[in-house]
Amino acid sequence: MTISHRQFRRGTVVRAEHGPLGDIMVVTDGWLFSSALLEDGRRQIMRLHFRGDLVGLDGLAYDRAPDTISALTDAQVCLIDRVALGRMFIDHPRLCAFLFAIQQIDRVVLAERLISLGRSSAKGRVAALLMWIANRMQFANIAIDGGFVLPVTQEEIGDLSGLTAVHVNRTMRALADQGLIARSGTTLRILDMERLAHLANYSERRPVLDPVWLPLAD
Amino acid sequence: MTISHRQFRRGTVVRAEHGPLGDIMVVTDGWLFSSALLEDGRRQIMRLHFRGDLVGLDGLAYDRAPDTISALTDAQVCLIDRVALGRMFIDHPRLCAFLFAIQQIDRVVLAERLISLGRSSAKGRVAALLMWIANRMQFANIAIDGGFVLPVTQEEIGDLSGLTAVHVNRTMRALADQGLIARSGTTLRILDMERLAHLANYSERRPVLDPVWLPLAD
DNA sequence: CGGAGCTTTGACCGGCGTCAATGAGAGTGG
DNA sequence: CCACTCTCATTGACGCCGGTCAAAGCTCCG
Repeated sequence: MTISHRQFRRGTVVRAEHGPLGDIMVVTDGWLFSSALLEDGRRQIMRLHFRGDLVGLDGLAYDRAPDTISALTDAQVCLIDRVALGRMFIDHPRLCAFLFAIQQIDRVVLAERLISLGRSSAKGRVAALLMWIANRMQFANIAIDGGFVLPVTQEEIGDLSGLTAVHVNRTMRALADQGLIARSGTTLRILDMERLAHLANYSERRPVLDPVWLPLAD
Repeated sequence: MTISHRQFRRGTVVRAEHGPLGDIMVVTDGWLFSSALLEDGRRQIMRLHFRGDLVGLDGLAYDRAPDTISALTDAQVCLIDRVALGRMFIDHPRLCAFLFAIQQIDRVVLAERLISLGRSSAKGRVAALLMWIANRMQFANIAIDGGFVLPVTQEEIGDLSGLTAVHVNRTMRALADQGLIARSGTTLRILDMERLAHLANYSERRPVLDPVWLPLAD
């Protein structure tokens, strides 16, 4: 399998909704996101894709892209050959089972976001979003305690959380006034993770990626 | 693989959040749903599980149940042995790839619901929900044109769409007043599928479950 | 006949959207 | 070094959609 990379500039469309599928990719640097446009021009961002995330798998079940994938920051991806992936299903069942389990985690994360959009106030939604991002950064071994750069505009936070940019601004100001977060420029610092998690209705999940249910192969 | 079935009465909990995982199942009759409770007592229903749906797969990646699964109607499921599923990954890679593709569809459906909760008005949310259910029933070869029984209370519609039961009532009344649907008892009839789809921001997706990307095995 | 569960309706209110204006940087060219 | 512009953040005024509270109907069932 030859490995090829591609670069995308911030704001670039990687794959457009209803268009051709494009490749399956792994994010090797930067952030991508999947979004959909409504006909009145509003946008909803469904997922953020961080370094290491597998992107574009929905191409395995559709013939047109079900959503738009764009680069949130300058980003680099590594292309994955579809047929090579297919071969993996045959040659490496354990790896395939591992992928399958990862899909479940992805789905649970989506479900959590659904809960947040369906049942939380603006504060709760933004808090949940920040917790989600903070967790992913910690997972990527990026220290958070001293603050971190949020490469996301307030408009994008709105599109992620189902709010307007204006109200995101007011909400983040409220969170800061309450001493939960501190902002300076694009740097954000979480001051009270516990209360923020509570606001977000956040509950710790423990993924277990060891497929004990899979018989030893070979 | 021995096949065992279980019955659940309407309202029964099949598997409780944070509790043990329980089995992987296929719904053979009735409807199930996955939901989460917030600490203020509100509830969000993430998914409906119809006949033929594979349920409980998240057990492959967690050691505690990430959400609650309950019976929406009296229901019957067929239990699937975890290890037998594991063996399938090794013995039947094409079937495994098929499952993988189905997971993608599931995720796209979740993403559509996320869009709806994030960016639609009450009318749009309820319309999207009705479109979703109607489609699943058509997919199961149940005729819809003459109306069909909706085994869902308005409170449950609220928990599905992120609204209160009271507002669901007003919203459905409005949809009926506009001539989009007709209701009598638990029977619902879609009078103007086109306008309803438009309200719901519904767009037809064409799943392609033929894994052409998978090399021929064996 | 009585109760339980669900639906329906009204009155009122608050959170969030909308519209509009201003401020604050960052980059660019003169 | 200074206009100029473009993007993004911020703030205020105001209105509406959907939540809240409360009270009645309706249907089914024992």
